[in-house]
Amino acid sequence: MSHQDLQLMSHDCGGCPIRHRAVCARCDADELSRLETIKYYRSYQAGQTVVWSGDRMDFVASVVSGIATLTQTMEDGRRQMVGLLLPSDFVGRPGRAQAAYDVTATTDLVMCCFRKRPFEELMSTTPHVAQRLLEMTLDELDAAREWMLLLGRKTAREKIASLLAIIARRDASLKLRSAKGALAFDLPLTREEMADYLGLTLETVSRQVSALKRDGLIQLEGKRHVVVPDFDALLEHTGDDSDGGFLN
Amino acid sequence: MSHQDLQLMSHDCGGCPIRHRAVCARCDADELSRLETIKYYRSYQAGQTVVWSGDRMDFVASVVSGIATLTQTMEDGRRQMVGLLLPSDFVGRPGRAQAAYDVTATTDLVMCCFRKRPFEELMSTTPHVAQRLLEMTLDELDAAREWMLLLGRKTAREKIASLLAIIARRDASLKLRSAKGALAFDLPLTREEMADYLGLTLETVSRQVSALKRDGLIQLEGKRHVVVPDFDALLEHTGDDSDGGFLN
DNA sequence: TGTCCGGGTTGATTTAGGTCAAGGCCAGCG
DNA sequence: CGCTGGCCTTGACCTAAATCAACCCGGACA
Repeated sequence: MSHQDLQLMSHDCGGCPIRHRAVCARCDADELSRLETIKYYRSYQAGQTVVWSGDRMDFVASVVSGIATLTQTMEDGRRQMVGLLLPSDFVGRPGRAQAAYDVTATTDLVMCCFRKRPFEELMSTTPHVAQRLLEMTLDELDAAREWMLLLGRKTAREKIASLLAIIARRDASLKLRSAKGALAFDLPLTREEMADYLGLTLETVSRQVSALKRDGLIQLEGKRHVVVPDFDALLEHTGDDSDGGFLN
Repeated sequence: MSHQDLQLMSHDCGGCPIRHRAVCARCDADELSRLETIKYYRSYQAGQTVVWSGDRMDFVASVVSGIATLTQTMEDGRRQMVGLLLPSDFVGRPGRAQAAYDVTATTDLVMCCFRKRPFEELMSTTPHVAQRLLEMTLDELDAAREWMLLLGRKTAREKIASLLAIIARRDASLKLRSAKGALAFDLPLTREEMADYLGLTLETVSRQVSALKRDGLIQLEGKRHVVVPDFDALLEHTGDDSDGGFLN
């Protein structure tokens, strides 16, 4: 099932995004009514923690609006972000009782939650739900592996350029696909969160953002709003094979 | 389904590991015969490439014996390993025509392959195959995220200690669970491959291995055989929360 | 039996990014 | 208003790991 199909589904049916965007491929009436009975919404304010690593987590969920992060922390406080959840992304692992990561709302956040036990039952009786979830998990795994290349081998500058490209891309795919050329978006992360994403310190992030600005690859309006005059030029500084980036 | 169940299955039925270890939860006769018709074995010599990133890949497979790696390479030659495949691990993505990574045999390797198209059909008709695959993919995702913490935030010494612990653990779980205490295994990777795993240079790997040896945390017999006199002591140098490590 | 070659070690030096420290900017609030 | 506290920037300095280079070791092979 393609992304376009999902978009269509969510348009045709409206309502809960997990049902249409994240999990349900075919709008089966019986299944929908079953989903309905186990679902509920939860809201969090920017900065609030959804669950701490190790806490009991008796639901799975999809992000409706806002942004959440998954982070791992070492005893001495070193932190690494390991997941960035945008609207329509899925959190939670069927078959695991405890959260493996800290889940934090970095902006105001609304999630559509499903009680875990019944969700697992639904999964085992409706094959395409498991299949859709598999597909999403494989996508996440690919993203994680891309991220590993970034963490292990890219320079600070390449890391920043890559992050900006990733955000620009995801942002653009949420809006209408904008006319090629100038591209603008708000950074959903603080410098410190960017650092945790990239395996850098916040000072290095700040310096490299300034450097990209000095070199004309980006413009800043305030500290958060970024304008990318030439997306391809930015991509050339990510270290990635250039495939235009909007494909795939 | 637990790992123990899988071990039992593979013992009860013998034969193809994907059928018993990797995918099949219940030994359904019909399903087995269907699997039989689409499966074949392939062998590779140490150093051979199984597929190049971007190549057409019309099968999925599980490792029967030997070790394979997934790596990503940048145009200028920087390399990052993003997957390490030991016996019973699964390769290949249902629903993707091209390989996303280079797959390389680092030792002599035997894989049990399934033609992709019929495998996908099997998946869509037998729900527990998709479910088992989902479970495996989620495990891989967890491993990838652990790996991200390592790449982004650990020191060279912690990286080496972590890698040794990972290999020791996986090695021990393949053999009988050895009596606690001294633990010994062969490194399946060259220094360079270790470097690609850890996001370091091979010189740094060599130096840190020497340092761990100097500090008595490991002993070396030749360049490849490692003896760990006190596993817990090693774990304390990984930077990870200590939970003994054999749990989970 | 020499020599070649791939893997591994170790040393000297350089450098990218971390650390520490001082300020700047601005929104919220007494 | 002026103060406070987050967030961000910039500078000076330091250090972990990269780079460059020499060499070692053991197995294959002529």
